[in-house]
Amino acid sequence: MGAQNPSPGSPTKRADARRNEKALLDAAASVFVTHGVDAPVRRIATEAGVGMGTIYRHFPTRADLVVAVYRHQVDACAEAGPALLATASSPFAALCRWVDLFVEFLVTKHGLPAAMRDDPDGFAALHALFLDRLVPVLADVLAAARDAGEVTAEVTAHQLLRAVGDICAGAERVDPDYDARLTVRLLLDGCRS
Amino acid sequence: MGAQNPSPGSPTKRADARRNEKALLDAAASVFVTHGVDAPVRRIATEAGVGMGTIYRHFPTRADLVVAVYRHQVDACAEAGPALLATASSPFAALCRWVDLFVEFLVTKHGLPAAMRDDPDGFAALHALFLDRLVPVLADVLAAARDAGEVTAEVTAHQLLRAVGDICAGAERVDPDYDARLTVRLLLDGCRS
DNA sequence: CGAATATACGGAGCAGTGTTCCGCTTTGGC
DNA sequence: GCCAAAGCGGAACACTGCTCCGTATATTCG
Repeated sequence: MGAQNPSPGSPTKRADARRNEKALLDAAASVFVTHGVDAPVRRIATEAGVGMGTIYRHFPTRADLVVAVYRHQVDACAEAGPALLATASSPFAALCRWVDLFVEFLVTKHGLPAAMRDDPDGFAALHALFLDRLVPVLADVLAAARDAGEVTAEVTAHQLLRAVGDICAGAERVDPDYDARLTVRLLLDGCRS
Repeated sequence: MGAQNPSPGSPTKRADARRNEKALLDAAASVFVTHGVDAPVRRIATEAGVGMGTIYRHFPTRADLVVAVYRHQVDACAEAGPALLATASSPFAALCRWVDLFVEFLVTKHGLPAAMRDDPDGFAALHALFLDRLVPVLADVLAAARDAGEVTAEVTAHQLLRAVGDICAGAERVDPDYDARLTVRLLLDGCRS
């Protein structure tokens, strides 16, 4: 969204505003880990030592806060794509490893996939981030695997990414008899045949 | 009026209690269709013309109401299994068709898969219903396909059922670029190889 | 340095949930 | 018709997300 540039029209932010924004990001990251991304807004505000008004002024929607907290992790995931393609034993192996990476990211964010699934409008910013950063990377890996003849199914990167996201959304419940990674693996296998 | 029908489970309920229970079931079925299974409890109570106390007395948890409303549909899905095995061109074809049936059931229940996914404890009764009625059926179909050499992947009926459920849970959001049935199809394809 | 002003803060308050509790009503055996 | 028990209704409570506005403070300017 809006990168803050000290341009003539937009004066610099007040020091306390900057400080509070940082405190909110730290508090949110901490609370997200301990209580999931669905944690009450009040709790995050309290943790950061600010009032309700402050949190909503800095992050009008919960998704804005979530995006701010996780953006760099999404970037890291996106940037790993080309490296995997270069080092893996085959494009399909790279595809599997990259998807693994994505799964790892998702399942460690308690409630994030479910939240995105349940409130797509509210999390439009996060969806956009995923679409902008991850879909192109996955599309490249997928295309490489297809060129190598390892993938024949007619499936788009978008479709695949969302399928994996949905599977992970359901995998947050602990259940010794269910393994989301196996499901994902079967799905990938289904793409070759 | 002496004991009407001392059927097991309902010793002798008062007439108004029986009437209200039926009204609640009808109202819930109607509201679930129009507003999803997450519809406010108040709305269902109002629709049925009863008070808050009444709904909670008859159905202590929302899941109890959901189970009561959908039980016969789950039964129908379960009973379709053997018939499909007998008529389909191959066990794998029967597997695909049965899963299709299950998908059809899920996606027409706005919010049901997601609700089950998000509140597993509250919906324990529904999970139990699924496990009791559907897993054995799917296990039979799966075993038949395996015996025919059409399925080689080591996947349990439970795992497969839940995977499909999770995929459908994410498919409720309308999105022209995403097709849950294709994802399910790829997953099934991944089970042969 | 001190005042003026825009900026930002805090939290009370509103609205919408689920859930409980208890006084009142209705039912059905006598 | 009487009356205990079964059942009912909805007010009330707890907990959410989110908004609004009086107050406090950082920054600027004389």
